[in-house]
Amino acid sequence: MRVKSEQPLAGIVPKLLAWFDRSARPLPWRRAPGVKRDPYLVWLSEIMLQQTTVPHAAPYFAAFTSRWPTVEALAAARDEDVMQAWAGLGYYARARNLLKCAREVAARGSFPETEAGLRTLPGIGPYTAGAIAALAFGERTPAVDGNAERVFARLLAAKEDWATAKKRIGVLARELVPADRPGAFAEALMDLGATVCTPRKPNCPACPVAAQCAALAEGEVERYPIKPEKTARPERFGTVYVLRCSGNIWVVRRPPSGLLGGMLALPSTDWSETRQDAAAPTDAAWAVLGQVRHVFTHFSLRLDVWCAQTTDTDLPEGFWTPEEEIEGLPTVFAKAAALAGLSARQKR
DNA sequence: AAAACGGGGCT
DNA sequence: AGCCCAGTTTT
Repeated sequence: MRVKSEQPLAGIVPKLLAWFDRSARPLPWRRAPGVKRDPYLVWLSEIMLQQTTVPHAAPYFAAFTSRWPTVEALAAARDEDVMQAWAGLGYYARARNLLKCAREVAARGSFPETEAGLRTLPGIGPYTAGAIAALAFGERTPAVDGNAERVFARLLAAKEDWATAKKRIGVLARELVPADRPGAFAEALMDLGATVCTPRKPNCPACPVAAQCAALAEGEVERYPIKPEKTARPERFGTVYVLRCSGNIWVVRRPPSGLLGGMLALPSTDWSETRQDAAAPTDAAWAVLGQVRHVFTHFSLRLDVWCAQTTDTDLPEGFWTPEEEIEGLPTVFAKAAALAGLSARQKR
């Protein structure tokens, strides 16, 4: 009779944990081993770290926890204050879902304590649900982020198409989670991917599981993971307007969904794939200040920046804001503001 | 299954 | 200037 099928990579778990105990990064949202983690801080950090590097997220984490120390405090915040505090961090749907989620949790009284329960909340997908369940509640769940996927793709020398490989990695990761230290296992994989098993120039001599790595045995570590080719990024064009009136700037609030949804912005034309003649939004002596470029996920943008003084405006939407209080613009508009000599403040 | 959705780092 | 990276939601 067959005793429990032996997982060929089972041996890596104690090695990863021992390495993690020596080499864990001292991140602001972490605690000493064994200290209970606040689910609110785990959740907040994990949302901020989606598609975002640790150095970029860290100052935002400090600002948010200082201003809103509990999920109840965040739930009570005004939308525009949260969007402003998130400005510059990107993927603004995260901030909109952050607020929705905080309000749901505050209404329930606490965070759900299981992966399945967490998964029902806005902004919490498969990775984040596993991470919070493991880190905050000690549930035996995996947290397979891009780092963990890369580590496993290399350990396995996974040659299937990437969608298939990710499924296999997810199943394997779930089997490997140690019942006594699920959170440490999750963070060990993240840290290994971030500091040793890096996308390029991995430091294999420092890797605690190099002996188990099929990619290293092939001498082809950087070949993995094998991902589909990305599609070309089109270029788009538009014009953005810096309208000033005795020390004030005209700003608008973007529609609540879509690109940069809910964010403060400078008025601009649509961003189209062909250059068009700009139609100034109001009668004034417009001067062309220059151009700014910005790269989004799925297109590159070239914006002409126009500037004018006015005494009055008949723009349909928006409001005047004192120049020195302009804060919380997404980066593309902060670039335009900087070109106009405004110090649109942001974190960092 | 594919597209939408920002921003920054490295070379 | 052009390469790279990374989760969730919507279509």
